[in-house]
Amino acid sequence: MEQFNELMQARLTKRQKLLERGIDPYGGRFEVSESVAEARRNPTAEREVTLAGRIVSHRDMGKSMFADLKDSTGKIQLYIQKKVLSDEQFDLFKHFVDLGDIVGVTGKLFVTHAGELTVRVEGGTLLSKAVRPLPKEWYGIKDTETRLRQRYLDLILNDKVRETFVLRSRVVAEIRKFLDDRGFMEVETPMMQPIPGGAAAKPFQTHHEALGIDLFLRVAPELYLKRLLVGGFEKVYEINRNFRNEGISRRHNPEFTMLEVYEAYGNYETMMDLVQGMITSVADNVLDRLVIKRYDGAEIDLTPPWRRIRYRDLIEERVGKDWFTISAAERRQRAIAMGVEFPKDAPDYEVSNAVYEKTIEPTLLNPTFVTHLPAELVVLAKPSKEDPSVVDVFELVINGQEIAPAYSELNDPVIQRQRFEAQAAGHAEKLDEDFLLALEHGMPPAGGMGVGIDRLVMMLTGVESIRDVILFPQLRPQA
RNA sequence: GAGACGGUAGCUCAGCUGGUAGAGCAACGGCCUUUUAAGCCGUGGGUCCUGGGUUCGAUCCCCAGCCGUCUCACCA
Repeated sequence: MEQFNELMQARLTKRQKLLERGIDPYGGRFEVSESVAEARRNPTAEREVTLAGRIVSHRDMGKSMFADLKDSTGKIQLYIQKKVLSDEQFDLFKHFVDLGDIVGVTGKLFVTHAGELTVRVEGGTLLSKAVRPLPKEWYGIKDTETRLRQRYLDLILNDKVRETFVLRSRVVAEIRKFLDDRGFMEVETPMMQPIPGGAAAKPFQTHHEALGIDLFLRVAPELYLKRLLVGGFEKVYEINRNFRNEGISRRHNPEFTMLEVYEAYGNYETMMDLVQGMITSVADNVLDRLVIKRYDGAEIDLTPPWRRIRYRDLIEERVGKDWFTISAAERRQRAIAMGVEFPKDAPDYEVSNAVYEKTIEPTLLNPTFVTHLPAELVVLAKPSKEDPSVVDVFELVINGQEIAPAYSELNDPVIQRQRFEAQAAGHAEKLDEDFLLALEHGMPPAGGMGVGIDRLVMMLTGVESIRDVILFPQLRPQA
């Protein structure tokens, strides 16, 4: 049971009194002449403007008062004078408009002695009476839980947060534009899949009543996008959510946004050019710069060309030229000595990979294409012609995180079936026969790539947590 | 899943060795017509996360739980 506290009661009383006076405290259509930002861009003295927004602070001086009005584009000061307004209107502002209320005002622009562009209010309307108090803007809200559970308050009070999400939207728009300009077509493929494929992550399960079947929220769109390559769409992409039923951390949210791109007749190298062009162009157009300052002061330089290095070479460079010539037992010992942990029964390639993931990847701040990973690590990629123990792939690492993996996609249906069978380890029901059927009809050789949009935005905005770039990150429901 | 830390007014926080709570801002009532983190005077506002325990007495100590933050684990 919600206790109506005193603060709320005072506001509810005001709401009631307004209704009794025949004033609707919740307004209706209100036509503004411009946004706050537009008003600021044309600060001609005595120009009349009509603006709408939320009152985020106010300073009552008796027969006059100042208030700050905030809309989606910015903030502007209002000057409300008794001598300018009718008694009724002045009374409305003085006694009925509170912090957090949404109002519409008309008045003329002027600049105060303190140099602040201000609207001398000549008339106003209450458009929404907030019956809960808004924290005073200066103090804001800091409690992470409140910020996330009541993101709207976070957005009202914390400009940085608002800017991050505006920027995210522009990043996604730029990515679409970049791909559309190059002849890629955006498509949508199933979120609910009978067999979750394209990644080895744990899926969420659901049930379709009418069909009487279990379905899984997708962990990746890959296998459906490849069906489209079979179908003759040669350049396709999808920007949409993936769902993985795994831990939540600074870098993981159960649902996250992924861009997947496929280009027929391309390979992992054409994907390198594409992603390098795409990310630098996005940074250039959205941020207007290629060097990004991170939350901890570290810098990320996106200036191309980006470093390309083979997985083996990178490991040798970092942990010793002899890493791959010593015995597997010695590798284990050295890895343990470095403080790297892995399961006791981990195969040799996983020991090296643990060393890569724990000690090398986090140090790669500037963009690095790590290429030619061991075939065991990647089941959907083509083996390399000169060395079949590795695959034609890259992992693009920026900001110490994997931002984009890309492959020369495996299109031999016989090898693909073998890899799936090895992976399914006897669980025939996990084999996506429908996908294999499509591959058997012939898929063109292709380059394919996934780009983690959340992590890309984290990198571009220099924030520390994935929750800073997802509007409503997953939280435990409130008790 | 494990560990560390935390949960006190609408917001931001303080609260000693155990004696049933404080500040600033916000709110309410005053004064003040170019202020801007406005100021001054006054008033009201608390399930100190929840439940047990110890104690004459618990916001404080102990136990359990809930929730959160961080780290680790999991994570193509």
